[in-house]
Amino acid sequence: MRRSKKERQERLNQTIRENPFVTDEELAQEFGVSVQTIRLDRMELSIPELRERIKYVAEKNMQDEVRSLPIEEVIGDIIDIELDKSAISIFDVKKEHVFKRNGIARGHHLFAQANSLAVAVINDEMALTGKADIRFTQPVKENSRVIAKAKVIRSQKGRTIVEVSSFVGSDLVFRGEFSMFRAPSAEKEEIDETRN
Amino acid sequence: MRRSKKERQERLNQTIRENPFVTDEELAQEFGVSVQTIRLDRMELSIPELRERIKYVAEKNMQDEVRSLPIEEVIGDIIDIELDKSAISIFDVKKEHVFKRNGIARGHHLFAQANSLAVAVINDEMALTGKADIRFTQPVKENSRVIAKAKVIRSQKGRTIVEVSSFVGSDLVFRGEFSMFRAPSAEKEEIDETRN
DNA sequence: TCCGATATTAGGACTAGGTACTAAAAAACA
DNA sequence: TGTTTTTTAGTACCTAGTCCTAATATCGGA
Repeated sequence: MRRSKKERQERLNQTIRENPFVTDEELAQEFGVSVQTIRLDRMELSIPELRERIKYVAEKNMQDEVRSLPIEEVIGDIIDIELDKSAISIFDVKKEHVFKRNGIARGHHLFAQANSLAVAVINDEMALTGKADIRFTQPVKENSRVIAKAKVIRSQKGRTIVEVSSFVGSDLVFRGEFSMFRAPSAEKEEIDETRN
Repeated sequence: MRRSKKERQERLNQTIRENPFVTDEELAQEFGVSVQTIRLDRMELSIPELRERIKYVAEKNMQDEVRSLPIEEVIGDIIDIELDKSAISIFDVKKEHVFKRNGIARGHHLFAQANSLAVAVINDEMALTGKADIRFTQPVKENSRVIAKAKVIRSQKGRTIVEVSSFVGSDLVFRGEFSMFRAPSAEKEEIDETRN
């Protein structure tokens, strides 16, 4: 026994967490014990076998991939929409949205939610943001749920003013007035069929 | 032969790309051929076996994890900075930044670059955006390189005005005036040691 | 120092999801 | 029809395990 079972198991746990791609064989060598001991340890700690671990990491990746695309398309989930009138979306602030130093949401995420909603509410093929006057009225912390409400203020020949107010609970955290225009429909590029 | 080897192999390729977690057994059933045929197909198409595929996806994930954080932290690459005076960053517009419909960059990416730069230029522990007045003066297309220039206009007791102008070539595409304040340093939360 | 408990190691049988190879059967074509 | 291509079948082997039994080691206390 090198330094008691307990210590080995703790280090084992950490080692695997750091590098999930390590085999029992390699672990046995690293800790100077037999493969069987490693297997017993894994059982006691309920750490799955290598292949399961790899699979888990891979699956997590796939989930992220499908998750990140729609998030890119529309930031936040639209829960209600009345075209050319109003729309509501929710956006959950996770750790990837905040400054690491203080846990406050980075401004551009709140902007993205609001801007995205302003685009979505417009009942037209294309909408582009022309101007925006925005205010971050209160810092938003990690794990908050931000509710953005967009309202179309007026609309006249290709220009639409949308006002978006975002709340956490009953606190106003963001307000913006977006001046959108229905895009000059810039020449659409051919879809490149040569790429994979 | 269901519809020639070629067609099966094409569909095989696509199926695996869509779901890398599929076994030869399952593929054989889906295409109504034997497992051996599937294996031959995989060889001819040099598609690795299930475990290799899963491993690849998992590894990609690990790479992304270390890569995605810094990218999240500063949008665009800062190429020059003089704290409390000015800063310049470049941001390449890729296909994930544009509207699929017309290839025009989504506003919030330009905003993110500018806002990010405004935060970076401030020589203080924390900076938060309070207000912003922004203008998208020209649509930016895929594959453009956007150069953002930030200039500190004035600074007085915890409030700093930063002006950011972004260009594609010599064309002004975005302009914003950001009113930043040095954060009220919202109470830092304990790091939750209970979670895994 | 011996006893019993705990910890470790060894070994065998079995598993999934393959590779690599040989050989035979089936289908396509000319 | 014969030849070529394609498909299938079967064997031995591999990795990285599981599950189980049995034999040793090692430790701590009476």
